[in-house]
Amino acid sequence: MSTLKVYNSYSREKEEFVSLVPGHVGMYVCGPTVSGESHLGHARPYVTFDVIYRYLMHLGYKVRYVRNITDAGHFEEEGREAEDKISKKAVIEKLEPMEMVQKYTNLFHWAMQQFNCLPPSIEPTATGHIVEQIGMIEEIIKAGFAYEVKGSVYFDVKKYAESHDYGKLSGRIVEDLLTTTRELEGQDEKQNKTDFALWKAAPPQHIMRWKSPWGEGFPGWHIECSAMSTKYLGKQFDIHGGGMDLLFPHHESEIAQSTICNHVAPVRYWIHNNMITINGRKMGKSYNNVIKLTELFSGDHPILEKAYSPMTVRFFILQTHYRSTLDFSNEALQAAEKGLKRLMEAYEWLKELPVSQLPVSGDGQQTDNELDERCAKLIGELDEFMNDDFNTAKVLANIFELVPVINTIKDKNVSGGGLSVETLKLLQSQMKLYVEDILGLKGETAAEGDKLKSVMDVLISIRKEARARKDWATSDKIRNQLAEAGILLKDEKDGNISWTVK
RNA sequence: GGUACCGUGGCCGAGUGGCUAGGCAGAGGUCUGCAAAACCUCCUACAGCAGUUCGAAUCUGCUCGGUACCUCCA
Repeated sequence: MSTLKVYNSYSREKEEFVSLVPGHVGMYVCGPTVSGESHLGHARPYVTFDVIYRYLMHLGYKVRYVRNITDAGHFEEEGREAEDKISKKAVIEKLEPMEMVQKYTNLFHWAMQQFNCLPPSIEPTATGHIVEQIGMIEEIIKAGFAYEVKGSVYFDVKKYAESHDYGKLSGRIVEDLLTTTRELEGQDEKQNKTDFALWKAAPPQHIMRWKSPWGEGFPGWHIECSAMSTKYLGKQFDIHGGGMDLLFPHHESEIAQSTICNHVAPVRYWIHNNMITINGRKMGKSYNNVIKLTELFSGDHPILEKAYSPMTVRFFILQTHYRSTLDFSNEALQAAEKGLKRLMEAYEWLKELPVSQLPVSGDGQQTDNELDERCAKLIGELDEFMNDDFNTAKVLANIFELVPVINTIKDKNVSGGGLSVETLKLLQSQMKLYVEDILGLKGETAAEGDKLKSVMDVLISIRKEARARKDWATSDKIRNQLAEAGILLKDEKDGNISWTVK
């Protein structure tokens, strides 16, 4: 079997993945800022890293997956009036800051559950780690790479760059940054434009504030991730993930902070997902094209022609490689919806097939060798594709090639449908592994109540009787009226009747 | 302005030198009381120009077009 290769944003190359501690992986992913509702764009990293998390576990690693909750807020515009994003909106909404934090944290967790994302091993909050952040800042000052001005502390990027390669991750040149960074007001506290805040003095109206050696204030944006990743994963850990837009300045600054404190590069593999765009533009507040997840699920947004289910969105995201941009459109989502439905119907049928009761090959079974080999090949390639930088798009392409094979077995009502029992068993087990365990897809109508099921059994049996005596009027009446109620009946080839809730 | 990246058939999207990606839509067919579904077949593209090569969507150069980051951002 091939070995796992991941694209490392730091080296800009695919590298063989070797964990620091054999059998274990430490993974840190930048989590949400809980000052508002999550939108479609936020779904991408969480789905992407959920699949990576699942796949690493499948490979046998014991993974510690840390994803933070940013509940302390940062400044809206660094250098200008430092305003805590969270406290600012809290005033508008007339909420206690922590009440709002709780509300959006709950909403975020709900959304993650909808997407069938596994919870991380540890989900630390920024406000819960003020002590660690202050400790780290003190160390950076002691090392001579930060300075205090009027109760605020800044990281000295220029000095750091003299002995370290600040800008390597994001492809930036410090000299250029020094000259081209935009002119912002109130930069006078900083020695250089490139410096970033580790701690900001809180103005009097600021609600969220903590005592520190430099007076009352709040932590800078980047320090929380450095503090929490170090605490839970160590001075050096395997994977750090997040959206590409976090490369600069967030992750670049994280490297600088952690390197000064821990004397080692903090991260071995940087993994960044690309953006979701709408009409070719990145989804973001400044573009006014944000679709919140609640709107996406309800269809209540001018851009949306209809509601899209969480699994449709998850599937939509996984059809594209995580490092490509993914363009949202109603057409694309509806295509994903239909494709997913076809996939899941075939898969759920296969899951119930009593493969283990079938006789082994050679017992009068006709095996189509060509088909058998093709299937075995398609199945075998799945690991290769995942090992090649988590290529879920290719995995899904192969799975879709297996769908007609499954449906043929179903239609012909043949035990093996030309496949050897060995291949059939492999097909069943690998489809479960990939569809459910690794890609994390699940049927959305599976959770129908037992009572509905028994009602449907009655209706279906009546309809079968009507059909047997060619009473098409009764037969059609049952089907049509159920269709109006949103339940679709399908007459299968073998005389069975299946149903799905629309 | 600086730095990256991208431009694939009606739509979405894999794919880094030669071999059908895949999904959705569309056309034809099989099956079926009808319908739906399913299955089979077809539609075979790579922004433009020039170059490297036996051979390029894939490498090089230029042109055009687009996006992202440089400020909070997934």
